[in-house]
Amino acid sequence: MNPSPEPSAREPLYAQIAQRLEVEIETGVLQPGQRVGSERSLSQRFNVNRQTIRGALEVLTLRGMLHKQPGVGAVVCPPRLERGASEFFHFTDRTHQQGQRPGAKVLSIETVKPSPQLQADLDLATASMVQRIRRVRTLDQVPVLLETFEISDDLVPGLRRFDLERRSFYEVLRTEFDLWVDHSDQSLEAVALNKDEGQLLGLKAGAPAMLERRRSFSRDGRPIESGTDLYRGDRVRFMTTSATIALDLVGHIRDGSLPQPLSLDGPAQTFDS
Amino acid sequence: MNPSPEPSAREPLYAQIAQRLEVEIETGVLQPGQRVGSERSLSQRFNVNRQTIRGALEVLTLRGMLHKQPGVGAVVCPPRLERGASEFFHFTDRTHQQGQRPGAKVLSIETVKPSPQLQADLDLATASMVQRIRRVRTLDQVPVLLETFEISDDLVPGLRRFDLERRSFYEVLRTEFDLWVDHSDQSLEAVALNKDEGQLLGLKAGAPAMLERRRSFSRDGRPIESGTDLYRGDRVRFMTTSATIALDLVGHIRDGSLPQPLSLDGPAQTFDS
DNA sequence: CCCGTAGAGTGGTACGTACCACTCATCCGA
DNA sequence: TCGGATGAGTGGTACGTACCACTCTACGGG
Repeated sequence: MNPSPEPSAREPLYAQIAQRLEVEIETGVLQPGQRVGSERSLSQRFNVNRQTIRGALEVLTLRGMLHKQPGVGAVVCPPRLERGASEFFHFTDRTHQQGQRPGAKVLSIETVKPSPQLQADLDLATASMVQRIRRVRTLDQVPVLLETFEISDDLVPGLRRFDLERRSFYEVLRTEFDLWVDHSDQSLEAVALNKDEGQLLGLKAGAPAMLERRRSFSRDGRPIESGTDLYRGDRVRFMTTSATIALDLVGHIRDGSLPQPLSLDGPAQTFDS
Repeated sequence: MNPSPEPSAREPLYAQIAQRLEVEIETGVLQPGQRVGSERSLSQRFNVNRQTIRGALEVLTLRGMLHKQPGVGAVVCPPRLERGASEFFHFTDRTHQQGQRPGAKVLSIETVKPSPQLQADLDLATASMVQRIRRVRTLDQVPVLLETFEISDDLVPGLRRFDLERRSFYEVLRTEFDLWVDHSDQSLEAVALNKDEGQLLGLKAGAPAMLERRRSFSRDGRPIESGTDLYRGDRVRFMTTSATIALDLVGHIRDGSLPQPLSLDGPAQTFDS
């Protein structure tokens, strides 16, 4: 493989090879269970060094498309849920794929004094204020998600100017403020909606919902944004591959920025039958 | 660094170096934000090739402990939630860490004919039966989790013999049947408990719960086990780092192996205010 | 006919070299 | 004093070589 056979924007060799192999897998030229060929034979086929092939295969292995075994070879894996899922979930992108019309309604944009917890979470200077944005997201006019973002006022001066009903929040952060979200910590809980939340989501109080708490970080680990999202339980399912999920067990976990839930849970009965 | 300075069970050099650097980070010798040193200087310090250092740094980078930037160097990242979380969640392990006493009660072990869906999910031969195990997991006597496993009868002959009240299911699969779970696809939904489920979990009907559906696979991609777990919403929180989570939007998603939910959701109101 | 062994082939590790694009601090000239 | 050029230093890529442990197969002896 020549250094630059096509005018491809100077993609590294190993990435080009990984992409070609990926195409062969996606198109079915290479079937699940089938060997991709040994590293040595591939290095001859593509006329590159074996280490370069190893780089290409490593890419595909990390994406879960290949499975390597010493003494045997590299085998194509059957497709998994959400292959190559180091990307972020974006509501708008996802929903477009499924042919549903997404919408958003901004409920409020407030400048508020952060709680001590939030101050610590966002690593704020003592005097900093935060912007709190609340939105309702809809699909085909049906409300599905109640969002609350909190972000340091210093990071997003003049945030109110921008159209958060038509644009993705992360897209605005990237484009207008050069804030690139790299990764995030998240937690998921099942909760019951209170009356207000239910009204906003088109459900009765007490209906089950998924509560997501999130903190987003830039590449160098500085916190960018903190969020609390409520998803309708009857319209949303979270999917994940290869359990990177951990469990947290606590007494009472719902507090702070959202109103208290209805007390649907009875007294803590013991279980013995 | 000599090939084997200590009698360490012939761990690769790059892994040994990664571990030593990890210790320096964990103990605070290297602080978050601090540089670990250039690859070239580290290769002198440890007296190994630069590529070997790159291998060590790659390990730590993939674990989210380091952040590398061309032209700058490798910097120690602030600790994230669930660092190095390519491991699986195990109820027993997790709970031990938090000093709570886990318990389990087997409700039933049945040999049943699989539904067509399950037959496809587990890639079963046409005549195969499945074992269905239902357990309640408790913490300090409080029921927290209602589990349902389904696994091909062929894979686990004589499963009933083993003590599933005191042993982890996956541990039994490994030890007794040489079945090693490598990865799994999972989905999470918020649902309302019905009367039976509520009784088993010590809650009223209608209380929110987290429904996890799961399929576990061996390294070569063959399905091992299918599971449906119900977690008490008021006792459990799922945590994850770096969104590998995707969203699935559907009309009605609860079906099949578990009873129907209460009809808490009202008529599908449109949202316009 | 069966079983164990030899050998070819595989991925994993480790060494070495070379060059590139990029960052950043320093220095020099306007 | 300011601003742009420069160069040392960084990680990224790509080549090459060598050896190891492991797997699988094919052959040959019992």
